[in-house]
Amino acid sequence: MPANAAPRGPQKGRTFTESARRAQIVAAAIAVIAEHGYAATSFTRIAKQAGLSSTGMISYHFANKDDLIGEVLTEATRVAYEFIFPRMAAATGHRAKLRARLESNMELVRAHPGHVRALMEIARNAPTTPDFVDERFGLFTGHLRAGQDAGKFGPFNADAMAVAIIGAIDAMVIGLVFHPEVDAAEFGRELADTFDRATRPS
Amino acid sequence: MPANAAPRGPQKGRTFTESARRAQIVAAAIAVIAEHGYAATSFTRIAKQAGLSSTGMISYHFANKDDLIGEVLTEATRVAYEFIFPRMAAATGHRAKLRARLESNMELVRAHPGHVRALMEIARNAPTTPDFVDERFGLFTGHLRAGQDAGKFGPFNADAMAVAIIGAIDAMVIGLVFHPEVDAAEFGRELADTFDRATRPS
Amino acid sequence: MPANAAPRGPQKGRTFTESARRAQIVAAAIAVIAEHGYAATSFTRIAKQAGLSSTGMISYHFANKDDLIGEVLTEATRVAYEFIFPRMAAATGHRAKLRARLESNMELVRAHPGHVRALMEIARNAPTTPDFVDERFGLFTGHLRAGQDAGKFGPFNADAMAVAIIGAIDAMVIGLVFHPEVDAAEFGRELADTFDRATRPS
Amino acid sequence: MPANAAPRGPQKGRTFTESARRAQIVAAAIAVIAEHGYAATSFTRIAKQAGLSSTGMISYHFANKDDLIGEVLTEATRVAYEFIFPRMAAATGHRAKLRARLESNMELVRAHPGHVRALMEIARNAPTTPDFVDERFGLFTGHLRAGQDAGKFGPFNADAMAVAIIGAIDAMVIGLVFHPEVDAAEFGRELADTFDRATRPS
DNA sequence: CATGAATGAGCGTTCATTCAT
DNA sequence: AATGAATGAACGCTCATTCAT
Repeated sequence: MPANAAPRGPQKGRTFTESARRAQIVAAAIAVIAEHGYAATSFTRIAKQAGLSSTGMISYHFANKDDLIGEVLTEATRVAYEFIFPRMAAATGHRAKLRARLESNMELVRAHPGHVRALMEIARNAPTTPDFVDERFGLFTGHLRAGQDAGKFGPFNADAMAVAIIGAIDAMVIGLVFHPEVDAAEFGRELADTFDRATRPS
Repeated sequence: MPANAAPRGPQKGRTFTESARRAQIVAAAIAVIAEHGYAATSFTRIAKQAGLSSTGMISYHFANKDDLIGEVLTEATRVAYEFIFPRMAAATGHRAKLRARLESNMELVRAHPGHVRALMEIARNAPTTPDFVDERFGLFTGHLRAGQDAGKFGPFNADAMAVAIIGAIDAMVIGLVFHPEVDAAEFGRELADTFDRATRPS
Repeated sequence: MPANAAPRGPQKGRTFTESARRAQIVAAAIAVIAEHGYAATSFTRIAKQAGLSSTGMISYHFANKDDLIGEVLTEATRVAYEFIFPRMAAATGHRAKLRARLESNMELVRAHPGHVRALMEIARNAPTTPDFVDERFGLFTGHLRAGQDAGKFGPFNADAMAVAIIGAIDAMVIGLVFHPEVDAAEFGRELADTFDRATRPS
Repeated sequence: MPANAAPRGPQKGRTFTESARRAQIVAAAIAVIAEHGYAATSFTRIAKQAGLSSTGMISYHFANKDDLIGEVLTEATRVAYEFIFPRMAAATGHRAKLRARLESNMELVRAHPGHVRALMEIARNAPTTPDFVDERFGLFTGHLRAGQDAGKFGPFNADAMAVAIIGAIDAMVIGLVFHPEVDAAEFGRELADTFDRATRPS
């Protein structure tokens, strides 16, 4: 049983309509968060965006606000993963993969601005730190340490470097979101260059 | 002198008690923001933290919530500035100053955790982006370009680098705040090393 | 259909219970305004009068205070119109119609004291002057000018006369409301006589 | 001892400064009421208008809000009386005096708009009906009955006529206040003509 | 499966008034 | 004679959540 099950909705399997409704609500939530920010996102606004007549509908399909936000996070993360993963997979070697990670992340901002904005908003404002934050940290430290073991990266503290990279990614993502005129690909390359130099073996 | 004055309190000069009360409320607000986050910070909570009997008290001393938050920002910024500035001033050269900036910022987290956390919370969640965000960006790009002109930094895009540095600083600050067991000085040095390599002339 | 809809209640059509609740709240509001005056009318008092547990209930059914007051105005105006209109329609000629208007208005005070008092209170105290105030002025000046053109009224300034008539009506209405012992029909006739003489052609 | 004495201020006689302060506050209150309306008139606004640093000052000199409003009423009534009385006194006969009363009242609107506006605002919005309302009613019925006894007025119901006249006056005053472009003298003559015809003996 | 209705705590803010100094 | 500080109730309004139907 998933942790985020609706209390009165179907407990185990979801029917087709049930899933469709949830998806519809999640999409509306992403749109609202992207447009108005996390703080200004209420069930009322989401219901309006989704064309629902009452907020009761949302509470019926999601156990509570955290449940809905979790689902939004899952969906947005999925979209991001599906964009970034193949680009990383196509690159060879630890250094190239890191570069692919950073560059594709910046391209993602232009490809799916709503999902990215929602992801950022939730990561920064949600009361409980979502799991994907730690997950992402683990992925980066793993990659960095593996590269160090392979002699491709220098002898830096991998935890500190992971934090720096993640922070830089997020800050640049936000910058790009709020400045649509900036060349995302160029800034992506700059970011990749920056950490390419920073992680280079001496 | 701030433009925002208390609605019924003394308009021009502040009496001793007035200033003391304001300081007390600002301190309480910092504590609440640091502990519960910006979104969960209400006049009710601040009043309770400050030992005041009602929220009317706060409204008496501050024109509105923005006024109070502005004062919190001023105070927290002041503390941060007074900590970081002398350490930067003591360093010589563009590279050393950048290093001093990064290292002292991490030390600041341990010296004034509440102020730092409050600063982060407000910067990320406040409805109106506070001035110091843009200010900080301008300071970094200025420093980086000056260093480039002096031949001390490489030919990177200064805007992109500034975003990366600021993002890395903030992410690490938050990481340190939530992980008191981490050696802030060490992480500060790692961060400084990271951007020392990243900005090195080729 | 009114432009102002409840924020979370049904947007387009109203269900039966919805309409019933709105009517109940409007009735309670009329009662409160009539008894305590516009300035002392709060959601809290209206909720108490209506037997509702909280003011949130009112906000659920009405977008805001203006929306509720607007509905009260609509209802009270409707009652007044339905009382006065047939009596005017039954009269023949400009002079007789004016008399019917004045007399029936005074009878209305005894038939629907609450609605009349509420109407007066809102007209005088509401932040935004309701449309019906200007509307009434227009109706009177129109009637007076038409009568002058037909040679039934004298050559007075129709605007000034309309103001005088409306002011006299309202003052007498209030007087009757606060003095239930007064014979409304007699005062209505006196008022009609007064303006019959005042508007007579020389 | 006057009914409206300050609780801690001088009980019997007023010192010079005391009286000056009261007058200053009353003047400020008139200005505020005239500009913002009764409902939007608070001690805070009055204090600001008067250049006082706190509302405590007002509470010190006046027992409560009613006390202050009463004083405002007294002052505004005095001004109105001093304007209207000599003009009535200069007229001879009941009919001429009535005409002088109505015409001078309209001229008063242009001569002392602030005082008139304050008077109207208080009369309509104050929680307790001020004495001067009944007083004015008494003056009118007295004059009308005296004129009837002298055979100068017709056999109308004096109470009803007084109500009509007072209502017409107030409505026209308000109209003039909100429409500065209207010729007050002309409308005053029209109003006088209206009630001259209405009160004429048959 | 879905809904409309209701709930009640909480929000920031304003207010007239009190009172020690 | 005056003041700055404090009070606490009340305001309109929003919110996530509940629940009978």
